[in-house]
Amino acid sequence: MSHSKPDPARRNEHSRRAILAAAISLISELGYDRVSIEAIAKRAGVGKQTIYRWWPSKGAVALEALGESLATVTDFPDSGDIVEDLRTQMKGVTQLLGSTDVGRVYQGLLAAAQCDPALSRAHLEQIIEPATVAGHARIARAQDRGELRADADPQEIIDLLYGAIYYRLLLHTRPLAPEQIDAALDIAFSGLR
Amino acid sequence: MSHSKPDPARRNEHSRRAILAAAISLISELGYDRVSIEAIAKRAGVGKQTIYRWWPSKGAVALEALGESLATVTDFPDSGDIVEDLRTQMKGVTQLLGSTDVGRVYQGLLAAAQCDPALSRAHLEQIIEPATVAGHARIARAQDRGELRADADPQEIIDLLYGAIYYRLLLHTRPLAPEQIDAALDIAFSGLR
Amino acid sequence: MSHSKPDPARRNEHSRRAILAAAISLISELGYDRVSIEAIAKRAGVGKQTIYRWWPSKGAVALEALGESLATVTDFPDSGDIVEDLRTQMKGVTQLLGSTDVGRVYQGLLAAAQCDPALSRAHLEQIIEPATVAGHARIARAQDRGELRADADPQEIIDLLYGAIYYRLLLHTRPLAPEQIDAALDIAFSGLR
Amino acid sequence: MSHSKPDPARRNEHSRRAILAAAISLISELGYDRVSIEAIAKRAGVGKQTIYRWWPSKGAVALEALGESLATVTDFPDSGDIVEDLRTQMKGVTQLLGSTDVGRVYQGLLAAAQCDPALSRAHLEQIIEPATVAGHARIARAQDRGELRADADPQEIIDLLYGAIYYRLLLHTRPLAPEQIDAALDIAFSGLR
DNA sequence: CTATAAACGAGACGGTACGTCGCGTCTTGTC
DNA sequence: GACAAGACGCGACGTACCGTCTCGTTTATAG
Repeated sequence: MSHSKPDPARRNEHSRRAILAAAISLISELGYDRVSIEAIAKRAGVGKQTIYRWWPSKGAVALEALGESLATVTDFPDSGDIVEDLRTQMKGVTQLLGSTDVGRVYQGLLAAAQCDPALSRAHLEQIIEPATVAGHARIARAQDRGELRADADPQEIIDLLYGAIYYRLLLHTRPLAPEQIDAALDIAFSGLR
Repeated sequence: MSHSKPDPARRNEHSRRAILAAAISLISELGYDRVSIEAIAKRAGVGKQTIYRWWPSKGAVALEALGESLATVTDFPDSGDIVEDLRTQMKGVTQLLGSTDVGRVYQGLLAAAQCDPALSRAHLEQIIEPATVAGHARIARAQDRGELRADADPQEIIDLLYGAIYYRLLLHTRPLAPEQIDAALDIAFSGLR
Repeated sequence: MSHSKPDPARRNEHSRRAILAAAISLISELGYDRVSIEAIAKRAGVGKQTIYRWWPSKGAVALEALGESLATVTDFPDSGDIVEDLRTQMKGVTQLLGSTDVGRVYQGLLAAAQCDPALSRAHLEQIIEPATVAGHARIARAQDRGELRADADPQEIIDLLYGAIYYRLLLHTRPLAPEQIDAALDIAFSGLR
Repeated sequence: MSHSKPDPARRNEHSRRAILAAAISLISELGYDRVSIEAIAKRAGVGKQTIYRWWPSKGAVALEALGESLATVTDFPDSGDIVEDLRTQMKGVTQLLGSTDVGRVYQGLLAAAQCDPALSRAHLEQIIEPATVAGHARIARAQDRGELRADADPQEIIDLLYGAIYYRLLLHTRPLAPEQIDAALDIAFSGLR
């Protein structure tokens, strides 16, 4: 029987790492869509088939390559002061996405996801959902303690905060920097306490 | 001297319209990046060169094709009630971008702009700036009248509102519909009066 | 009524000369098939239509451009010594076709004529026939005088002599130079007296 | 290092044959320069790149496609009668080049070689040289035996005979048929014994 | 001595083919 | 059986020219 799924147990970890590293470095250097799968394979010293065997698309490689970097997004601290904690968290995200390496790759990934539902779903499940679930929990806790008005949907608050960041990341109206994001948070928080 | 600019006076208006119409219909049908410039030319009954002569990229065609549809975004009503007016305006934008035709084309355009600075700049100048300038003016007027707190930067308010819309448009966490956007506006406005 | 023939009386002689000169110089510089009609028009400072109005193809322009240069081919001298006269004539042809300008253009013209029956016919009528008719006459006269065997078809003799020249011109086995052609003539003539 | 040569061991023989067959049939049907590499690829059921990978030009494909057909040209018989043998050989060549398939392709090839030195060289090495070397040897042998005058350069004799054939093939003054070529041979031979 | 129609320069147009790039699949050894 | 290497069928790229078609602008007779 041909076309059966490959056996993950026999997978070459060295090749996997080389592919992810090549993807990150090439995209940082050239920009997401000037990088081809052929180029990633060549720089990684890998056959094309090895990429196609384990990932469905360039976007999926980028998503996995970003994985570890973006894991930080999920850490919502709890110091007792919800506003300060969200501010800290959002600043971290902003700093990360504003950096050349991660930011450029992530922009390209989001662009690719616009026309690739599978990639969009994977992105939501692996990046967005963990972060929003954690944020949602942190906010709900704050509402229970009476730090925030209880009649605001925590999900909406999270979306609003991330909206401010992604708007700057993807629209390029102004640079994506922690200082920039501060004013937006002020407004968003002004009516919530 | 070679490669001089073509003469716009000699331009064939019929071809121009056919190209923009073909671009819109093809992108709606197939999705932005399954549409090639060749396909647009073929459907428009036009030579490829006629597209390359007047536009630098597929994204530029899409931008011009969207032009008229998105002009509405600039209309900020002034009924005296700033919250109601912004709500009306944002609902209009949401409805427009949530529609199949315009929304799909616009998503693709924004995706393409991620890796095309010239296209990004054109998008900002032709779509974003006119709308934010108008919104900025409307909000500043409301602050003068005392409808809104005067210490909030109007630009930040605008960005926050649009951020909520673009977040849904590009992240696909939830459908982009007027009802959806309402809750976000509630929160954004809750502290501004 | 459209599409009527243009009026030769109103033709711009200056443009005609500029086109022929541009064709010759461009073909000499770049080689026949790296020259486009657009390039000829540009160098001649002429609209493309002016070329298409008066010539059916690039080959036809080349043929007319060669016209005067190749007129010499028709001059068969008559000194009384047929062998010496043919030798003189063939040397002249060889020298002409071996020169960079005329030779290169003529090679290209013959190449183009391989797939263009109209051009081939025009070439035969304007270049080949006048020359062979003159040669035929000169040989027939020699046969009448008893200089040459009378049982050889004059046309065949002419074709054989020109064959030796064209073989070198088009096959490039050896350079086309008067010295080269001499030995061939020796053999061709050896049995004719 | 990019652009390295492809590995001939990996070459797909089936595709190679399909390409050569498609080239021959298309050129016979439409004429050499109405056939594009795209059309050859399409008829052969092959990607364009597969042609460009193994041949530098359409002419090179035609040359290889002709290869086997023209191999016969190299067979110079040796019956003891040099004139009869050359006559036989030249008739064979004439018949071959006068046929629709081979003749049309070969005319186009020679035309293309006029402006393509690499193709011209390949043609000389693969077609002309083997044939003239063989003919040269056959004639030299005849001279040794005293069948032909020893003071005539065998190469010149060969060129003269082939000149008569190529003149008719490429100039189209008269059809290229065995009967036609006979008279030319008579003259060429008349003084050689 | 106009005026008017043709030829002209310029170049936009609908097309065809170019030669290249990258896709995702398939094949051929190697480890 | 996963792997490096890369040939393959395919589709699109952006460019060069094709031959046709307007555009004003000369220009050279015919009224």
